[in-house]
Amino acid sequence: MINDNPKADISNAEFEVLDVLWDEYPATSSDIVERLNQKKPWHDKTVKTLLSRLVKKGVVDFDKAQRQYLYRPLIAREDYTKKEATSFVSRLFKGKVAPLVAGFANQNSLSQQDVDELKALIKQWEQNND
Amino acid sequence: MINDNPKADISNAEFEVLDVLWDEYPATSSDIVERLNQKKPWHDKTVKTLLSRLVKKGVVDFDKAQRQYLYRPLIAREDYTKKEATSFVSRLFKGKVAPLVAGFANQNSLSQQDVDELKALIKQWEQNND
DNA sequence: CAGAATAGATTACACGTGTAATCTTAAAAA
DNA sequence: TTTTTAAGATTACACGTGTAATCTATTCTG
Repeated sequence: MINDNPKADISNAEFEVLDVLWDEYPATSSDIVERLNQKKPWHDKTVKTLLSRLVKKGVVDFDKAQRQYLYRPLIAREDYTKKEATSFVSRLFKGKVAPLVAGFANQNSLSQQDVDELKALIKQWEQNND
Repeated sequence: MINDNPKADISNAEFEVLDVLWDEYPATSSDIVERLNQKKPWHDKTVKTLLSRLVKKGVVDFDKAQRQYLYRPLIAREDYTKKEATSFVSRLFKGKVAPLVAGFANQNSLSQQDVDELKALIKQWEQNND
């Protein structure tokens, strides 16, 4: 089951840990360290600390399997990203998403694929809102 | 002239200050305090501290007008929001903006106006990329 | 079984941030 | 001119965060 009301904010470093946990779970801390090390050269003690903090914050939980713990997220990635996106867009773009996309467009950061996906989204939206 | 390479990150509270400064500048600290107080009940000493930190970070500068300073931003709002958006989308959505918009859509956070603006952006994009 | 390895718990510590209070000095008021 | 006010500078201080090292207890290994 998923925690709908985590206790606190997730820091940047904590998010990186959660991010690889979301990729596949349950996972031991060694699994997580290993996956993280594909990208970040973080000391294993550091990752353990971050895991503990996530647990304390009510964002991650674990089951004991002998000596090791099997960690799993208590919040869904989609829920988290949705909330973060909403608050980000609200802070920086007065809540309107189009100006954000405009920034990407005028920066040449929009791919054909992005545009196709956006068109599909709009089509869908229009079907639901006629 | 605009600073293309600010010294450091801008904190949340600092951003709020910068945000109202962008609305209209140059501005005295009292102007800024007053505008901020429409929304945030921040002590005037607090705002002064934040302004000093922005100056130290190379994000804001000022000219002396007698006793008071006239503050002005050294970075443009559009540049800042564009960079932040890019890094945000890269962190949370693997760099692709469509999934972010999808989150808004499936949360019923898209207005007709948003959709109109997105369509216009896409049209524009397609004209530039044929 | 004794020692080594290792998992998690606890402790550490500097730096940034939120949130001001106090200090210093110059200008305005009386 | 003396006093008051108010601008900015300096100082404060607790809490979160990044980044581990050390402690403790359990499980392998020989």
